[in-house]
Amino acid sequence: MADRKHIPDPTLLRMCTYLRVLERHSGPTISSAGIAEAAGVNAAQVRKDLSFFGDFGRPGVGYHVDELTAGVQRAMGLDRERRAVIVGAGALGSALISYPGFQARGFRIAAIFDSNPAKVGHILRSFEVMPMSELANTVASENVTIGIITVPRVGAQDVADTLAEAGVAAIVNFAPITLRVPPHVRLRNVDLTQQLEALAYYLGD
Amino acid sequence: MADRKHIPDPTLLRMCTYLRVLERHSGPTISSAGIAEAAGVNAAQVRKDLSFFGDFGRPGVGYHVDELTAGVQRAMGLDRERRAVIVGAGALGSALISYPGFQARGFRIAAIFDSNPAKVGHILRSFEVMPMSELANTVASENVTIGIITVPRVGAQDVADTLAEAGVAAIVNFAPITLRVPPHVRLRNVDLTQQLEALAYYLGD
DNA sequence: CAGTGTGAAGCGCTTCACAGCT
DNA sequence: AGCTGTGAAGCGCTTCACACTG
Repeated sequence: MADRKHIPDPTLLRMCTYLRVLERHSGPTISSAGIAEAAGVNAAQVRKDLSFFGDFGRPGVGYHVDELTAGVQRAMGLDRERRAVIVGAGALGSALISYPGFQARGFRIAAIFDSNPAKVGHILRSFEVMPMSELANTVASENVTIGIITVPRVGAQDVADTLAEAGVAAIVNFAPITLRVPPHVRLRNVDLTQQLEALAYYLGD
Repeated sequence: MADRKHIPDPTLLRMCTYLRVLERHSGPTISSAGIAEAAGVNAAQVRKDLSFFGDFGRPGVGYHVDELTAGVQRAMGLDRERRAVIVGAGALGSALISYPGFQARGFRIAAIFDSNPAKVGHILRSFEVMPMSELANTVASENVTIGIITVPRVGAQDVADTLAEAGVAAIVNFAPITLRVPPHVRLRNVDLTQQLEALAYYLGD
């Protein structure tokens, strides 16, 4: 795939919301105002966001829902299956294995790994927990492009190194630490406490 | 508490990272460059962020770690315990009950609820799953200010309404839907698939 | 002299407003 | 007339640069 043109990160994140709105919308067409209303954003924002990916709309009519959905999914690279592995068979890891939202968007969990021998071999929602020694193999043979880190903070950097070495193209990190990864590996962090902390600032005594 | 002055949302989210850097730092002082390096941001950004909360630094020296930590925690309202309830005793809810990061920042889970009678009464990591009918009681008697929604999409708006009615001041929503809440209730959304989808745009074929 | 705090510049996202299409 | 796509304006966050301080 050629390098894709830059799209603002906030736009990419909003696309996810728009797709959900389209999914739940009944009727053949929808206007930017309709999407905006359901997504809780400005209508001009919706039109500008969508225009990054192509000219999907028809003046006077709006957007054809099926056409827009397909177009956006293709433009965002969501029209094919992506394989991911989860590293960390703790509570969070086992919650993510069966998270319905991943399947629905074409992300398929290929396997789950843990460095703790006591966990290896156990069955977690139909997945057998694999030892770290198998990671590189699985990534290569199962065509895995995404690594999801759900280990505690102390082990996270090692896991990131292992994943990068194994050849994943992207890492989603749930551990509360700033990871270093090679420049060709895309990294995104999800911090579960961040939102709570930001909230605390506005809460009363 | 009086209305607090506006602080940019990105700043509030970064504070969380800074606090972790301070926690792990050994030595009595640290410079903005040191924090920036560990947090992966610009040093000027760090100084500007911190200056929103007070003048903590000393020219030529840097920041006194203990003093800064305490100052930031107090300024952000993280120096006292906050009670939260989780609604949704599924995989995600049960992962969040025991999430160590919450405790570490003063967020205490008071109880977990579920509308499914089959789940009520079961013990989840030492918490007995409570029926929804108990929610308002618990919020009032346990001084709960935060509600965390981990139910599937279809039930989320009802849960948000119930939480708002019960009097929580803030809601953290993990369900993939745009919620409507009364203006006095602070709402933050955490979307687990968003990060993966945004990633997909940059992944190859 | 090392390092903070901050005015001002820079930059990018958001919103407006309207030409143009159906 | 209704609604999109978009140039331009608006606005806020980020970065720079430096006066100032211990």
